Amino acid sequence: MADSDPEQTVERKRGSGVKLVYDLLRDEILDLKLAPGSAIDEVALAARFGMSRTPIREALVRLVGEGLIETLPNRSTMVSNIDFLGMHAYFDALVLMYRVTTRLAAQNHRADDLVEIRAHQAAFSAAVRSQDALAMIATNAAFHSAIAASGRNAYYAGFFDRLLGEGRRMLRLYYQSYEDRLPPRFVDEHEEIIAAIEARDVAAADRLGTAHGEQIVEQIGRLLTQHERQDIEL
Amino acid sequence: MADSDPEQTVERKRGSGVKLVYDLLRDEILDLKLAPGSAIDEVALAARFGMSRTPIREALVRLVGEGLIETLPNRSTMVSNIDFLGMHAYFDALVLMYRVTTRLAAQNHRADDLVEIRAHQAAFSAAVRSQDALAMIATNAAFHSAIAASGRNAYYAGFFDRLLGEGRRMLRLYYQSYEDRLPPRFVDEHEEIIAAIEARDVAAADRLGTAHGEQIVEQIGRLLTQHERQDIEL
DNA sequence: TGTATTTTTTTTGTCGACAAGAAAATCAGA
DNA sequence: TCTGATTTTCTTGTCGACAAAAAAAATACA
Repeated sequence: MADSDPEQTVERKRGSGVKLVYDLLRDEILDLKLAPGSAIDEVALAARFGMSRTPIREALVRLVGEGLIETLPNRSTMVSNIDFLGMHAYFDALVLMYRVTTRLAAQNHRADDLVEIRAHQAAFSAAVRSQDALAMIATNAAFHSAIAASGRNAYYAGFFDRLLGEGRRMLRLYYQSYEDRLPPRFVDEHEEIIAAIEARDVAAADRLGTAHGEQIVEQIGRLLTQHERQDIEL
Repeated sequence: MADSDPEQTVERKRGSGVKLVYDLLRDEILDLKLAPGSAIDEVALAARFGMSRTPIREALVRLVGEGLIETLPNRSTMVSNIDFLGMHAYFDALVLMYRVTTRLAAQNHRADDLVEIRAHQAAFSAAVRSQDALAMIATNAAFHSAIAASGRNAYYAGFFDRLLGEGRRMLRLYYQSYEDRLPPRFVDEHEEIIAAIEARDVAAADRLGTAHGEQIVEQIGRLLTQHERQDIEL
């Protein structure tokens, strides 16, 4: 491990340290640069970022709150393992949130929400064209997160964001299943969703959001040996 | 303010301090013993609990993560205000979670889950009989939380628990609206829900969970001047 | 050689102290 | 008396150091 990586030896603004560490660590975990189960050393991080253990610790506490890292009392701090057993539960929740947030967006969105949503869709489309799986995950999440925000329900939006974040690692598996073959269908589906939202067609948004989410479940279902779906029939 | 309240001057086990402070502070916030908007003083807490600011700080960071307290950079830490504007959003989410968790419980519960659920129901029934609003809120939350847990979806259960916690302050308003008149109807509805779960009648559980939740919305709707409901039609 | 016990090492949890930022208080000048 | 600058105060953010807990290593003994 190269400790010739001072990262940031410059003067930082008071209070910016925790956010710096938190953001970077979170990204490294979600992008699997830090493997699930790998140990986290506070002093190493402190040295790496050129700061005391205190702000490092605060960042870690926050990450624990999000379930991204786990701590055994007095012993070891490690990156949380991916819960493959709870995978179907995860995708159940994800599909429902896809659906609910899309639906609410059709009801409550404002005009300027659409320009932001379209911007994210453009970024997603670009990621698909360039076959960049990591970028696809990120931009897809941003797209749906923007839709959720336009639905004006902070509780759904917060839960959804959390799911998208926590699932970034699982979603890699999903995107890997497409390997080199790109799914341009998703780009089209996003366009349909945007149209339904703009037309304030709640029923269509509901249907499209559900279908969009269920595609993921089906694809994952092909990956997992057995897979119990639980539909919320509408 | 009486600083003749050493609370705990005894030797504590290493690592137990944060949990102590976290639990107590959380309860005090949710029970409105600490008023929304009131300031939180780290040094005062440190003195009160007879410990350094470090563990206090960690507990506060955790509470910030749950949205129960807010911090202005470099200045003041305070109990979060209740978001009355987002109230309809809150109850929308709550109703949906009532429904989804009850439904899943009917599908996935195990035999021993029922004894725990029934125990919580007994406690709730007792709280209703003794007209203890605070106990009613707590036992009702525990009842539904147990149902959610028996549904075997950690994501829904976690989100639901968070809603129940965050809403404990709002729910007070709801229970206050019944003032002295007790709602024994809720006890009966709980019984029906238990029966539906035990019979694994998913449709009935779905219907009962929804209806149970919507009662709250209607009651709150009588309290709020205007109130936009958004149904997820089934 | 294998096992129980002691010692060392490693990592976390806690502490007291200090510095930075921002608000409150004080002061100066008209 | 009012207004703007300056000082003080108060709270937070960060630091380095130390103690406790647990694992790892070393040792003793059969």
